[in-house]
Amino acid sequence: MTDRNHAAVKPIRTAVTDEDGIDFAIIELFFFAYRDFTSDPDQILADYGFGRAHHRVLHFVNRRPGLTVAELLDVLKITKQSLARVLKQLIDTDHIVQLQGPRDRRQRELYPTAKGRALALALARPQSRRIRAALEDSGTTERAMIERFLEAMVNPELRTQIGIVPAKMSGKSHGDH
Amino acid sequence: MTDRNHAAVKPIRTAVTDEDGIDFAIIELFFFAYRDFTSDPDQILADYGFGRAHHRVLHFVNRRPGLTVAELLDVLKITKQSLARVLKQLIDTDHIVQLQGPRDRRQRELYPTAKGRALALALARPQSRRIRAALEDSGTTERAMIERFLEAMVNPELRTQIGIVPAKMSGKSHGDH
DNA sequence: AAATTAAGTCAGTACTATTGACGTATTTTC
DNA sequence: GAAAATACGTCAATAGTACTGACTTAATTT
Repeated sequence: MTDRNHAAVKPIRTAVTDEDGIDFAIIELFFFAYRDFTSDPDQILADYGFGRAHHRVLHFVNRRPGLTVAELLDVLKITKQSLARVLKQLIDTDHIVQLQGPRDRRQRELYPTAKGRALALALARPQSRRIRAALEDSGTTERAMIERFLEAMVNPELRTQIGIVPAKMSGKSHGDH
Repeated sequence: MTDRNHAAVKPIRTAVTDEDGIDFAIIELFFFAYRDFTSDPDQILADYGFGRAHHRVLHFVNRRPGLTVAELLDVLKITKQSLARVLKQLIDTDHIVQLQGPRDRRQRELYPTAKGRALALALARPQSRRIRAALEDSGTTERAMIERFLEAMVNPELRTQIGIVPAKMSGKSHGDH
């Protein structure tokens, strides 16, 4: 297959659309939306020498103070080795502290410090502002709809990871940790 | 294990919620939703030895056949060097072909081949299925709402990148704002 | 002819992620 | 109490995706 003048490499000049029963419109919108959504905190993180991974760890430690390393790995769906470097940096810079588990002393419960809480809020602020702007003319119904849609986009078996923090709704809280 | 008993490193045991006026609920949902949304094609891509970057290139070349390298860089917001490796692989594997620009022969217009079109569709299929499932009980209004929300999440100055492909909106142009 | 532009390439670096292996402390099991 | 399992940390090696900067080639514009 060295010859490149075959039919196989003939250019297709028509664009894909939703013709094929595929929802390209929303696929593309989701990409753009997420790209810009994450660009907000990225700029703040750069000042700290942190990356997106630090943000995610910081977010979940603030959302679920006291969660263990194993639980964090489960939520982020990354490996221990990937987490190690990031977590170490956050601990060394006093954004996160580890406490020995009270029940099981092998475990390390992760808590944010005041500094870590402040950074988490600073990172979330522009994202929240963006969301608020996007929901500007929307009522409670519309907001609930967006939440329902996003939740439905999550794998069903992983949906337990969401409802962990109360303050939301849906009586599906089954007393975590 | 030096002195870590300062006030600055005292653990905060309460979780952040939407108390601080920050929309953690949607921030978190958006993270989970996008994580799982991209995990679908990731598994297919692995079979080809491709990554997420290949997917994005393939997607936009299929959505906008004939776009130039410069245009693609603008849409993806990455550098030429980052694109180079990925694009080369897609060309070498006959998923994408380059044609000399008719007006300006310095330009390289990018087109999908039949093979590239097929892969793009295969990658989009599970994502589209997920979206359809998430919108299962939803009507046109709800769908339009989601689209409007996602579009509003995109930076205004970059919103031009979206409406490029017609074939979707029938009569609704940009009449109002 | 000179400057600019589009694209490709080379070298070097950083971040995030991976797998595999191993060490240490602690808990559980027998 | 010894052995096995668990939670965590760490070392080494690798990959994918991104970055900056510098340079080349070809084509267009001035």
